[in-house]
Amino acid sequence: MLLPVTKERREPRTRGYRKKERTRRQLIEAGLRVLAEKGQGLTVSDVVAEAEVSNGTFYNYFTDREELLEALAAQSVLALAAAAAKEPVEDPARRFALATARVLLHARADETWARVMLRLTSLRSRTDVDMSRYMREDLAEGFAQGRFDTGPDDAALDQVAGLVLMTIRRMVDGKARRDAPQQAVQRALRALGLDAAEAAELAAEAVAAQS
Amino acid sequence: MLLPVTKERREPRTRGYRKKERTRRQLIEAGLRVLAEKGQGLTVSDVVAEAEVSNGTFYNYFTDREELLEALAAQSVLALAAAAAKEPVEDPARRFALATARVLLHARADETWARVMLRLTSLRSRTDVDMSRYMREDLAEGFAQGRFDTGPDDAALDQVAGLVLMTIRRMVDGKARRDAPQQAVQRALRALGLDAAEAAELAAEAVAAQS
DNA sequence: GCCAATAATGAGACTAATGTCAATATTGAG
DNA sequence: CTCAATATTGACATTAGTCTCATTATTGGC
Repeated sequence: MLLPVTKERREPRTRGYRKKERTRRQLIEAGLRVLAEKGQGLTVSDVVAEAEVSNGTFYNYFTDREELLEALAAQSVLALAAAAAKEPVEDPARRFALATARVLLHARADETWARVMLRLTSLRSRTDVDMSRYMREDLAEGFAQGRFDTGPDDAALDQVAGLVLMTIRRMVDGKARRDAPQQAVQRALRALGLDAAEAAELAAEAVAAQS
Repeated sequence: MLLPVTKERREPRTRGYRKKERTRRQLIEAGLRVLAEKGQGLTVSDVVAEAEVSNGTFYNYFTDREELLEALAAQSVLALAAAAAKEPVEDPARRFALATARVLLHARADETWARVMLRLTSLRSRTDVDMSRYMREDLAEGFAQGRFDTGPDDAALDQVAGLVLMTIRRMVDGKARRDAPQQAVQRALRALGLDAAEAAELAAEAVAAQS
């Protein structure tokens, strides 16, 4: 069946789509700032004040407070996934170092995101974010290739994820040394079985690789 | 100057002191359960319902919700301090293993406490709890005596505290293997520089030592 | 620029929580 | 057992938050 050859406009659909997108972005960004500041107990009132829109506008975008929280968690996970994205690097150890360094440097660069991650990771919940999901694959491959002496078992994941989270926390607190990300990557590599010299080398390289 | 020889009753002071103590304990314990369940957004209404006292009674004990949260944090820190208390053991590595094992086993035995710790450790705040405070001393001594190859620097503390917290989290989630505490202690010891064999031995011993 | 479609507004109904207090019940020393 | 001291109660005033909706303002395709 031949389709009629029309313009086939995909995007617009509605009249005010431009403003709609802008307002939604405002609400999400304001929501992230408020979540970073106040935690999951944030109020709709806080968010609309921060976003500088009226109370009623909020409910044009989210059915309730809970739906906003889900959107914020989704948004943050997206940022995490982007930061931890696999690079086309052969050696799994090097790849793991790069991903970990990128997550830590991203946390330093975007404090709001970092605070949100800490808020969402505090305890199991529907809006939880699990760092270790993004490590499992690299760990498994590194183990298979004999680069790591430990598989992607719970204890190893806990150790690395815990180290990353505590490092982020320390950075957010303003108590981290300048080289905290590099130290953390180095310790993570050692925990996975690399010897001290190689861990130091890969960590330095990984941090340096982020322009 | 001679003191008059009187009974010198220290404790009672007021009429209803017995009931007072009991009610306070009820409120604290109810508060811990609610905090474990609902987090820092807990309401006074929740707590008094859980404690089975009237709303007004709450305000005989705490000026406001915030003061309860502080009391709960203090209570939890006390339990942590007790669990992490130094044993009269010479070797700092062994002592550290014992304290860490005791904290983890305590978390397993008292799930409410474990959940509260996770809630209070999520992010810096007035009601925050910092695990690493309780490790610093052992780490410093272990390093001084050449047992650990790392001092009580931030990165080491982050690594060990992160591992302990993630392990507690996994236990609370019901996703931990039976040997999670022992694994965690072993990994912590290795992170501090002990070789694999000794770390395994000390970890096994430390976990076994808790009747 | 027009104007139908669409988004934004904010007053207000409703709900839930906080903190107060006069009245009532309980405690325990003598 | 008595009763003054003390603790408990729950109704209530207040505050804060959520969500709705009739009205007003804005958008953007033509």
